[in-house]
Amino acid sequence: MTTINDIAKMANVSRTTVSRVLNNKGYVSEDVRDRILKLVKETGYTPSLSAKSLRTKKSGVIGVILPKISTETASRVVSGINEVVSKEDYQILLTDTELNKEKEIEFIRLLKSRQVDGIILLATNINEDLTQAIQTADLPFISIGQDLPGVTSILYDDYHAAADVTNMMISHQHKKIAYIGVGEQDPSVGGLRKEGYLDTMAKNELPIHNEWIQEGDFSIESGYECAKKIIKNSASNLPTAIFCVTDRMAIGAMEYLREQGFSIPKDIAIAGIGASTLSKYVTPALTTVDYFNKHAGEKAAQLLLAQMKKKKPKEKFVQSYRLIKRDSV
Amino acid sequence: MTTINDIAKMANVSRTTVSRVLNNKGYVSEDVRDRILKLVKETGYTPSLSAKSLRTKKSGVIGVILPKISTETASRVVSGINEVVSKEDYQILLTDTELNKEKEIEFIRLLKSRQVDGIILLATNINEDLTQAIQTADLPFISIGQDLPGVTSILYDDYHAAADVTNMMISHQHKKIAYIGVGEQDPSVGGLRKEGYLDTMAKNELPIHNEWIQEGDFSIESGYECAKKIIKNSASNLPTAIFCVTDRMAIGAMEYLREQGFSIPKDIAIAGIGASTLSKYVTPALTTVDYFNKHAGEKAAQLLLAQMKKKKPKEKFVQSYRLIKRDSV
DNA sequence: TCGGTTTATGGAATCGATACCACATTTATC
DNA sequence: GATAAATGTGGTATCGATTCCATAAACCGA
Repeated sequence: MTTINDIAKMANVSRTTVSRVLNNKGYVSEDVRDRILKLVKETGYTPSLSAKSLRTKKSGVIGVILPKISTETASRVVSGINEVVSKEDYQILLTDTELNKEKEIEFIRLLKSRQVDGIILLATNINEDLTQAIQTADLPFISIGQDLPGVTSILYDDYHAAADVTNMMISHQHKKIAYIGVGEQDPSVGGLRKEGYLDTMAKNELPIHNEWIQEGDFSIESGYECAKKIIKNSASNLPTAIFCVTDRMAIGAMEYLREQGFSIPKDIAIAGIGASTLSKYVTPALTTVDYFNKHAGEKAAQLLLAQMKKKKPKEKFVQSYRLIKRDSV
Repeated sequence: MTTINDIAKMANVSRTTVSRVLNNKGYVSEDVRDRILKLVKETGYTPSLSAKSLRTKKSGVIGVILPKISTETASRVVSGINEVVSKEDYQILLTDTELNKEKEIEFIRLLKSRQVDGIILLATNINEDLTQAIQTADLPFISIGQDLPGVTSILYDDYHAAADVTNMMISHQHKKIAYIGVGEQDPSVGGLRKEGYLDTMAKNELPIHNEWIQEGDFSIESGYECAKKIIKNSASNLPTAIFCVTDRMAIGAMEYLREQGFSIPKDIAIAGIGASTLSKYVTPALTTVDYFNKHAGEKAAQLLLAQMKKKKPKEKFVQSYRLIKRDSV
């Protein structure tokens, strides 16, 4: 492996000079510069970024913590982040918590010890330990999707999105609307979306039966199971619509309903949230909400970059969303 | 930021001893060990991995080069890689070439200078510069999806998969089979799959018309456009089936055909490759080929890890696949 | 021609860890 | 009880870059 010293020796200069050439900094004569550049090319020398990072306390890497690596949401967000940071020659170090809370905290420490210059977290929950860990890490930090106290956060407007979907169902004459959600440890997806639904139902004085409320785990299969429970448990009082907090669970629910011979949306309407590719191509096309995940990633990256350059006050940004009306309602 | 020196001072020992505790290496007395561990916990000290990596020449990071970050294939592969490497406490450094050939090479150099311990490349093309760059990087290296000379590669059996799909169509009495492919700069997807199709047609003495062969760019939209061209240009001689080399293009083609009032598979049958989630939930469900991408990622990671521990001869592994017969043929 | 910039280069310290060697003390072995 | 082996700890060099300071030649206006 060639190092800066090798180059220096070969060029008959000090390594300081080589460093100056490499970083375009300070005075270097034309002929020395050319000589060095030529050697760099010939030897294929690339500076050791560990050494550089050790000295400069900057790594050029930003850490991204994902709840699950292979989801459409995650990959869209990452794509947005990447688009922004790669322009400034930053790399992304990816970690995957597999929905494990402790790992979130573990990774924050890990990323810190890897000298990342900043962290973006796709959060799935809020807890004291987590905010504590973020505080002690003392790094530029952005959270996407959850409103973490003391942390600049990019938020989806879960409450209003859910309310809008519910309202839209109501405007289609639905009065008996069921709900497939997720656990409330996830304050955004599990909490706010449910509130949006419940409040809207209440405002419209529509009764809700316990059997209509089911809780899944984000997966298509769990959507299927929840729909089954809803149908089985409320035989005498079937809902005419089901609001699912994610597209995938909505797809699962549709699958079950179709198997059972229900026609969508005639017998039962369905809507989801997420605007997955899937939602567009199922039949009937799924009514859903576009959260502009990629844009959230871009925004997060921009904020992070800004925060890295200059300490900024913590802020909250609520993203807009778009209701996509299709055929399932 | 606390360093190993701070801990050493506080514990009244040398930093050598602290290092020994941290790495569980060499002799340390119980009481010193406890004292140090306690301090580590109290201060929240995490060792600088840049320093460590500078000294040890190992970074605990493996680089992954993707053609496009937000695709189902990529995220499945990454998920597989992650599953394996995270068990051994490696992290993934992700890079995204955005289908840009030069970036592939640039990233190899970049990852090298970041001291990654190995690289996994989801290759989309083969060229001299690329194999050259891999050679000079001189790092443990695995390619997925393309047979790179001199590089351990995990390959999908594109030729036989395509032949199988074509044969299956033929066994359903199709004689006029069209083809939607991609450019042959991608030897696997563009080259081998096409060969599989062409050879199978030839073996069965089935004629192919030029208008039946179209080339897209992996996107759903391009599938749509290709289908349009096929239908428009061969009005007098419509195919009864279209084989698409990717699911997404198949979905696009289906969309166009549906718009035009064709019934699938009665009027025209369709099949893809990739076993995307999408393929399962479109109507009619798409016949496709499962390439076990996640498994490919796992395998790649295992091979890479093995290669990192011990120099291994370069090998080629051809993965198996599974034809998934659904309703679109 | 003289003092002051500007240009050009090198030397030494430093970042935070690990590795190797040296040395002292205990413990085991015959 | 002498010698060998195991245990415990510290000192110093080192990894490959950057940074700061020193030095010197070239240039320049008065």
